[in-house]
Amino acid sequence: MMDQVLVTAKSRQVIVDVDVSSREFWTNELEVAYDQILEQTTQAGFIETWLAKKNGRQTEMLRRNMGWEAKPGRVKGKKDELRPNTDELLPYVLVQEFAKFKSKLATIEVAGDLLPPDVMELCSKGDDDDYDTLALSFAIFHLKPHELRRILHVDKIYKTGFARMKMKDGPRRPTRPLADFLARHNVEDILRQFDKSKKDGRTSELKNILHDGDHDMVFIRRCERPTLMLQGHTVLHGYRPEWIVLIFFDGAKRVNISSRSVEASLEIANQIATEYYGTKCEYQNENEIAYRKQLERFLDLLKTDRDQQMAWVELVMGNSPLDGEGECPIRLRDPKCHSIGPAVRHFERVVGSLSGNVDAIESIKVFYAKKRVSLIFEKMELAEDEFVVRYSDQRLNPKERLAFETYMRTAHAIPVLSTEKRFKRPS
DNA sequence: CCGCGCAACTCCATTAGTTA
DNA sequence: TAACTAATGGAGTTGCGCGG
Repeated sequence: MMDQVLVTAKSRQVIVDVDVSSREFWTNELEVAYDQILEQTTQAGFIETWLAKKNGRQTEMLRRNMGWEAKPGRVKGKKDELRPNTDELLPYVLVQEFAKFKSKLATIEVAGDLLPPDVMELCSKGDDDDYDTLALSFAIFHLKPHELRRILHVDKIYKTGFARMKMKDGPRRPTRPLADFLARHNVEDILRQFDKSKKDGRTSELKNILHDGDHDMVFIRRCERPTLMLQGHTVLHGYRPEWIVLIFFDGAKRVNISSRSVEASLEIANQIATEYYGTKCEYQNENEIAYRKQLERFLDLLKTDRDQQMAWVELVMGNSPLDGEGECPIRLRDPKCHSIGPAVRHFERVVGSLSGNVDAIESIKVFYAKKRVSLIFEKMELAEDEFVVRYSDQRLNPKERLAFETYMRTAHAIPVLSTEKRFKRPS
């Protein structure tokens, strides 16, 4: 069962070569405020102050990139050597700006695919898979500068949830591999057609296509809602950008969608599938059923702290067994990571059943992988005992998502899907 | 044509999580 | 630990259909 995409990024880059020293590259591809940063660097003493804040690993990487032999010794001395080379250092100010707030794991993953082991070793912070991400970014910039884009793209995967969609009908799978079809010009044609059909002047731009094992990932940046911004005293009218990430697998029988828009991203995915299959294709939200008894058993284990991997930390109910004219919604929560199991049992002794009433539960949160993860039990219409269990997958990184889903399936026989959904609004 | 009620959408404050 | 981003949930706003 393939529910979750793990990005190990043994990918081949599809999209183009831009001039990596250009304003266009930094501004448009890496989304760095090029002009503002360069402006700052003109202040007296800027680069000296900047350099002073770099640590040993970062300093050594800068030396290495400038072609000097590795040498042991004091960081201060190395910085003295570097300081006169202002022009060569300046691009690294931009690299640092780019690397800021990128997911650490995403950076490490991309670096692991691009950098030779000895360079990785230089950036290692000791034993346990921890790296200096700025040093890694410096190394990537030196070796394959255009690949910094991939960090931006993979970062999206780490930070957002994905709606799980599958194809409605079962058209016959084309013989041509999906990876072949997903060539730059094909996807760009589809986007152009899509934009044209919308007639709202908004544009989509294909930013990358990555292939990784059985996954094909398409990254699109698109105009979303209208907004204005100020440049000095001038108002610029434009659109807020949204990133649409489509991860196809199973020969496009399934797609995972990440986006801000609910409808546009789905339509684009539909279009790509339609073109690939040569017949009208539509995706729908995946529904995997869990049964009432299973959920009751799961809650019972949580309540008595018998689950090995997670603690129950929050419960929200639409109505409670408490007296009152209204429904008296309740919310039982531990703000940290302590189990509310004892509190639930106490409540049930004194007032009445909570965990037995799955229908009344709006959501619960569990503490898993040191993070608070929401779960909702979505009742299937027309089926008394059937639920779809959804969880906030964006809280977990891709490895943890896979582990969580596998654990829920094996330990509790409960399939879990993302809370993210995509659908067409009725017009 | 207007006002009401519902639902969808947007905004805002708070909170959670991540990085340096 | 502080600074910051992203997500969340609630409140407010808008839009639309329906009945008067």
